Amino acid sequence: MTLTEENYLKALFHLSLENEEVSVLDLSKSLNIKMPTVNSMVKKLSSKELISYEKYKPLTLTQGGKRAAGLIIRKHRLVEMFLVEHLGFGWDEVHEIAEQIEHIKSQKFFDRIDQLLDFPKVDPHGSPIPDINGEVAVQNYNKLEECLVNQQATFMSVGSSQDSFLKLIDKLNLKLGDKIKVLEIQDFDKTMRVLVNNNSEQTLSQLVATNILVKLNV
Amino acid sequence: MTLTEENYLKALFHLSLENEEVSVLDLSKSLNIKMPTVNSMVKKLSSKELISYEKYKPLTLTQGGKRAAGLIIRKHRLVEMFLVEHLGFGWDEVHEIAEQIEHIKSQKFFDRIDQLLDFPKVDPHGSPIPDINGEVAVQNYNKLEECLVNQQATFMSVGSSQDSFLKLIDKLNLKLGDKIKVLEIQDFDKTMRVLVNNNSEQTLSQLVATNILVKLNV
DNA sequence: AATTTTTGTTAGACTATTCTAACATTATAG
DNA sequence: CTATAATGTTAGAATAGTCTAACAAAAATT
Repeated sequence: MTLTEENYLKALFHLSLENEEVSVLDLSKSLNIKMPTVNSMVKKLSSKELISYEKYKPLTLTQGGKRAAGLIIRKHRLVEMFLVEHLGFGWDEVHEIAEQIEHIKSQKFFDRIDQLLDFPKVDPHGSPIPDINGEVAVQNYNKLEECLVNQQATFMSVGSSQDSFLKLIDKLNLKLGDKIKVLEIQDFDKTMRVLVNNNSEQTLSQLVATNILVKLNV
Repeated sequence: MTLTEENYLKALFHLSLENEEVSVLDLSKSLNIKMPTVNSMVKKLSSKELISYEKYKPLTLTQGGKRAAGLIIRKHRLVEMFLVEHLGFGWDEVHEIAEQIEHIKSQKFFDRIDQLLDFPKVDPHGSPIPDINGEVAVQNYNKLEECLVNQQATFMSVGSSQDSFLKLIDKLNLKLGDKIKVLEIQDFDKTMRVLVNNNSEQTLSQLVATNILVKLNV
């Protein structure tokens, strides 16, 4: 499988998680590649039985396509973890590098990285690392946005890996595992005031709260 | 610079170290790419001022080409070192993986690897790691082949990174840094009997002895 | 020096991935 | 339920890197 094909599968995989149906246009936007190009690549991947494709119908991954995509994402997230844990990178810096290293052809290389990291289950952004068969554990976290006043929760994962978002979270001094208590929600714009680890108060816009994924503390 | 261009520069760099003059055919053989393809790529790299090219003349790297090649080799050797030191790979397994990772676009990634390794000067095969400007330190080691009986020497580097050669060296229980004393040389085929670290005797063919690079102990 | 061999070059074609332009279908909105 | 907008498809061209076939120059051999 080529690097390009891998990127198409990965993108479709991510889009399929986020949306009910994925169109050629969605894939085109996500990859930043024009529709006709995507169209022909989708046909090619369809002929390889990695994507199910019918004209004018939404795109889906086949069983094999899902597995292949899962395995690439596994590599990506293992590498991200390695970059943070062993090379001292910030969680906002690792995506681009992992994007390249994920395509290295060497099962053993990734196995050794996995071992070195002691078989981590999540990456630095709290996203699950697919297993050796490309299976991704389902995470059912809540968006902090949906919490009510007085709700207590634990910061488990981020909903966006955008550089600017991650940098903001850093600046707010928020880290995965932190305890968050909702103090107040503005009626007007849903801005939240929260208490972090029972000691620092922060104000979060709705957009930020949407991308903070938490486990509710009952 | 593309991955392909980088591979051409690297190959020319290595060939230039081994031979007085490097022809298009040499480069073609070394890359396993047909002559016409090499010819056109050489022209392209010449237009980028990385290779000096005149029709029917031997190929040379420009100053810039040498630097670029040196930097790629630096990345390659740092990665090899990392794979051996931190991921437990054997020295016969690392070339292929390093061949891929050397093309990763991230100065910082390699800087961090360098730091993690505590700024090594040689790779697992004893080859020098070029500095941050792509400069390669000249090693003037001798071939064990050229040593006379009773000569004592230290195993510093290998002249070949071929898998089968490295595996053989492993099997002979030879490691970089070992003390070697020449006990006997067969007149007929130049086969050598040597004493390693004053304790184990080994018999080495001329071809093997040629690829064992040593520092003479006076 | 003439011929043959080796090496180098040119021309033209192929594949993968991308694009733009034109056209087709489906969805949306009066 | 048509008209328009949005989405999808086809056709054809561009680029990078590769190839084969044919020709050209240089080197080696007789």
